[in-house]
Amino acid sequence: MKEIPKTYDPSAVEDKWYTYWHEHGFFKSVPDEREPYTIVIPPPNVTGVLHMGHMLNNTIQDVLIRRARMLGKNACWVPGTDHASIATEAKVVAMLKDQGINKSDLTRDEFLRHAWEWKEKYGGIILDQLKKLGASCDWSRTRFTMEDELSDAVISVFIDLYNKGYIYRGVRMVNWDPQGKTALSDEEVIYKEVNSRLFTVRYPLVDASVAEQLKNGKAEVKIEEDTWYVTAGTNTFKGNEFIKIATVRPETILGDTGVCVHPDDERYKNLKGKFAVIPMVNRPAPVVFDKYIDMEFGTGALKVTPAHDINDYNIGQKFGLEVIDTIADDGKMSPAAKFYIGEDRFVVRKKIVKDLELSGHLVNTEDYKNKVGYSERTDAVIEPKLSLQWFLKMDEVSKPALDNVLNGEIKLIPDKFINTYRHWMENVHDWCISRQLWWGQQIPAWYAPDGSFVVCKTAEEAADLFKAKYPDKKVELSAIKQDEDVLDTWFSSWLWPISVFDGFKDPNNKDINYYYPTNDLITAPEILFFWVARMIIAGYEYRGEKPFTNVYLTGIVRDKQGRKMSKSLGNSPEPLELIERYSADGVRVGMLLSSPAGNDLLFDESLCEQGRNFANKVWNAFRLVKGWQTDAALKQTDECKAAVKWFEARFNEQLDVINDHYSKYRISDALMASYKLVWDDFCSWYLEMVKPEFVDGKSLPTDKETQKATIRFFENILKILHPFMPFISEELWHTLSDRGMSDCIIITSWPESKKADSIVLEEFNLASEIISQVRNFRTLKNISPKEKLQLYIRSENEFNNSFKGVVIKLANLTSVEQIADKPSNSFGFIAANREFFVPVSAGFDLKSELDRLKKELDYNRGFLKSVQSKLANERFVSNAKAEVVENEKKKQADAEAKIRAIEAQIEELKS
RNA sequence: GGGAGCAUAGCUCAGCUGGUUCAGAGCACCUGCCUUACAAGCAGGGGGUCACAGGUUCGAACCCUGUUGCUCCCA
Repeated sequence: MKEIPKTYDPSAVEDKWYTYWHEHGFFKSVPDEREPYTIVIPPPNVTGVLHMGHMLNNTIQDVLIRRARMLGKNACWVPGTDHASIATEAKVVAMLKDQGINKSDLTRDEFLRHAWEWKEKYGGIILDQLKKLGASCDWSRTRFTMEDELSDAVISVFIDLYNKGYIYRGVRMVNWDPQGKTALSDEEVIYKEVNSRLFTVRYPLVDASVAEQLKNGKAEVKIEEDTWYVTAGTNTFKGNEFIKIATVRPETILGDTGVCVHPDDERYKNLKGKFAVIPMVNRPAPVVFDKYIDMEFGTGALKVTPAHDINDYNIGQKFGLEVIDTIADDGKMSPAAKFYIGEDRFVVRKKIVKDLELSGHLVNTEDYKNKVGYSERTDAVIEPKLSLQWFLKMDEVSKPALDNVLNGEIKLIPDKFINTYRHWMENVHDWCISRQLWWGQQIPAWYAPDGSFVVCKTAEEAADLFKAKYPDKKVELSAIKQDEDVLDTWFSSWLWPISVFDGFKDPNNKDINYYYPTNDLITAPEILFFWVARMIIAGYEYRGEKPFTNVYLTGIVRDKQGRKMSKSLGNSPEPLELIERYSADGVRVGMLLSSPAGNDLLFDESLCEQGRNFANKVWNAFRLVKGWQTDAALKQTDECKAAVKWFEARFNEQLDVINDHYSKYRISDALMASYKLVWDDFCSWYLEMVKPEFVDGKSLPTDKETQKATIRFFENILKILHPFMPFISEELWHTLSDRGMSDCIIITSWPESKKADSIVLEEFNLASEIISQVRNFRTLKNISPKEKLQLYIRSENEFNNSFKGVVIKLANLTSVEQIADKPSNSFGFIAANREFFVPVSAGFDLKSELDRLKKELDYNRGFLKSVQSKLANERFVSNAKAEVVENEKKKQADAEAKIRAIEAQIEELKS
C-alpha cells in the first residue's frame, strides 16, 4: 500500500474540491419542491479586499448554508457586491490623478466610463477571495448594486416613494470636506480630541430701536473701557451692557445672527427684546431664549451661527434667524463674511482674535480640549455646511420595521440588540439620501431653468410632467436638467434581498416567490441601522413581508490588544496568507473557535494553528483506519463490540447537542462540541479501544464488523465536520471509501438524530473513570505505561461491566479480578461506590498512601457536612422542589458510603 | 449629555428555569513520555473571594440596589 504522508497537506486538496463542487453545480440553486434556505450576502464593497471581518462573516454564512444543504433544504447563497459610491469614486479619482487626469476636467460620462473600467478590472477581487475560503455561493446569481436592473429598481423606488410623499428635498447641515469638496456621511468623519482655545467675546447689547437703525445704513462701534459707542447713521448711542459668549471658532462670528440663553437663567432674564451687536459686521442679532442652552457651559450664552453649526441651525429655524453662509466650499471666507474674504478659516481664526482684541471685544482666552471632526479620507477638518439634500421621511415607513422586531417576527441574535434597535427606531431621523458624487444612481429629479422640478424616469417624461404641472411655464425639453447628485449606496443595498431576485422588475417571478423572505442574514452590528433596519423597512414597504427571519450579528474582529483590525493600523493579518499557512479549513475553525454571536473576537493567529492541528488530527485518524488489515474469519471481540455500542450512543448524544447549538445559532459551541466529539471521543477513546494490537512489528488484523462500523462512524464525523471544514471532509469522504465522483459529502445528508443508549453511556463513564484512575496512579508512582498491572475490585456483585475488556486494554492490565479483602501493598481508589486496588510490587509508601486517603476523606466529610446541613434545614426541605431534596438525599448516601470505604481502607492500611 | 452592554482561571469565553460533586471548556502553563495514526502528538496535573459593597431567598456566578472599571451606540 502506498504510504500516506504523516502530515496533512491541504494545498493540493482545497483548490481541487472547490473547482469540482463548482463545476458540478453543487452551489447552484433553482426553485423546486424542497424547502428553501436562503442567505443573501452582505454585499462587500467593490473596492474592498478580503479582511478578517469578511472572513468571519462569510465563514459563518458558509457553515449555515452547507449544513442547510445537508439537511436537505434547497440552499441558496446569493453573492454580490455594492458600488460604494464614495469609496469607489475616491479610488477612481486617485487613479486618474496618477495618470495626470483631474476629475474636474472630465464630463460625468467620461468619468463614469473610467469608473466602470475600474470596476470591471478590480471589482471582482473580493469575490474570488471568498472562493479561497470555501464559500459555497451560487455564483451564477452574482449581483452588483449598480448593474442596470438593480439601478432600475433603485430609481423606481425613489420615484414611488416620492409620489407617496415620503421623499422630500430640504436644507440640511452636512459634513463638508473642504479639501475633497464633497459632503461626507457621518461614518466617514473621525472625531479626535484636540487642544483648542476657548475665547470669550463680549457683544454690546442694544435696544430694538437702536437695532432697527443699525439694520439700515452704515454703523460704527467703538469700545472704550467698559463703555460701548454705537453710531448708526448720524446718531451715536452709548451704554455699558454687554453679553459675553464663549467660542472655539471665532471666525464664525461673522456669520452670527443671534445669541441664545436659557429662559431660566437669572443673569439674562432682563434681556428680553434686546439685541447683541455682532463685532466687525455690526449686525444686530436678537437675544433668544431656549432650554437647549447649558447654563453651566462658558458664560451660559451661545452665539448662534445657523450656517455653520447644526445645533445653531436648529435654534435659528426655531426663532427665524437669518442664515449667513460665511465659509465657502474650499474652506475660505466667502463674500458674505464681508471681512477676510478668500482667506482660509484657520488663518482667519488667528487674525480675528487679534482684531477683536484691538477693538476691545475679546475678554479672555483659555486652553480647552474639544472634539473635532476630521475627514477620514483627506484628514481635513470637517466644516458643517448647509446644503439642499434629498430626504426620506422615516417616521411612517419605519413603523412595521420596529413592530416586527419587537414582536419577534424578525429575530436579532443575540437579542440584546433589540434594545439598541428599538432606541434607534423610536428616535429615527429622516434619511439623507443624496450624495454629491457621480458614481451611483443619479437622482431622477428634473429641473426647469427656474428651479422647479419634477420626479420621473426620463427627461421626456419630465417634459410631459412639467406640461401637466406647470402649463404656463412652457418648459423646453432641451432646457430640462437632471439633478447632479447620486443616491446614497445604502439606498441601493436596502433593496438587496428583493432586488437580487428581481422582485422589483418582476414582482411575481418564481425566484422571489420561492426564496423570499430569506432565512438568515449574517452581518456586523455596526450596520444594524444603516443597512439591516432599512432592509426591513423596504421589505415591508415593497413585499409586505419581512426580508429575513433571523439576523445573526457577528462580533468585530480585533487584535490581541483589543484594537479593531484595520488597514491603517496595519494590525490585520493578510487573510489569504493565513489560508496559505493554515489552510482554509484551519482558518475557518480558527475564526469560529472564539466568536460567540455579537461578541467581539480577539483574533490570535494561534487559533488558526489550532484549526490546522485539528485538521491534522483528523488526517491521522484517517491514516490509522485506512491502514487496518481485515480478516474476514475474525470474530468481533467483546471490547470492540462494547466500543462500537458506546460510540454509537455517544455520537447520538452529541449530535443532539450539536443540533441544539445550531438551532440557537451558537456556532462556536457547535464547533467546540464537534471538536471534542472528534478529538476526545472518536480519536482518544474510540479508536484507542478498537485499535488492533501491535505484535512482532506488525499490526494484527481487524475484524470486518468493527472496521465497517468504524468507517461508518468516521463518515458521520466527516459530515458533522463538513460545514466547518469543507475541504478535508470532502477529501476524506472520497479516500475513506471508494465512491462515485458525484457522491460528494457536500450534498450528502446530515446524520439522523437517534436516541442515545443511556445505559451504555453510563457503563462507559464508570469504565473511563477506572482507566483514568489507573493512569493517574501510574503517573503518581512513575510506573511506565508499558508495565502491565493487576486490578482488583472489591464488590459484592460480580463486575459485569461490558467494558471490562476495554479497561484491561486501555489501562494496560493483566486482568480485573474480584477480591474479598484488600491486597497488601496496594493502591486503592473508589469509583461509583466500588473499591478498586492495584497492588504494587515495589516501593509502596505507606505514609504517602495514608496521606492521600486522609485528604480524600477530609474532602468527603466536608462535602457530607454541607449536604447534611442543607437537609437539616427545615425550610429547605419544605420549600425546595421534591427532586432537589431527593437529590440531596442521594448525595448524602453516596458521600456516606464513600466515607465508609475510605475509612475502611485507612484501617486496613494501618493494621 | 442620553441610551445599551460587559466584568467568571494567565488568555478567549460557556454557565440556558436560582438547586447535579457547580465553579466549567478551549488555549496557554507544569510534569512524564519521540508508546508503530498523529510531538501539528499521548498521558497526567496545578490554577478562580465568579469586579466591589449591600439586599432578597432555605439556597445566588445567576434576581434586586448601589459603587468601580471597561466597551459600544446616539447626540
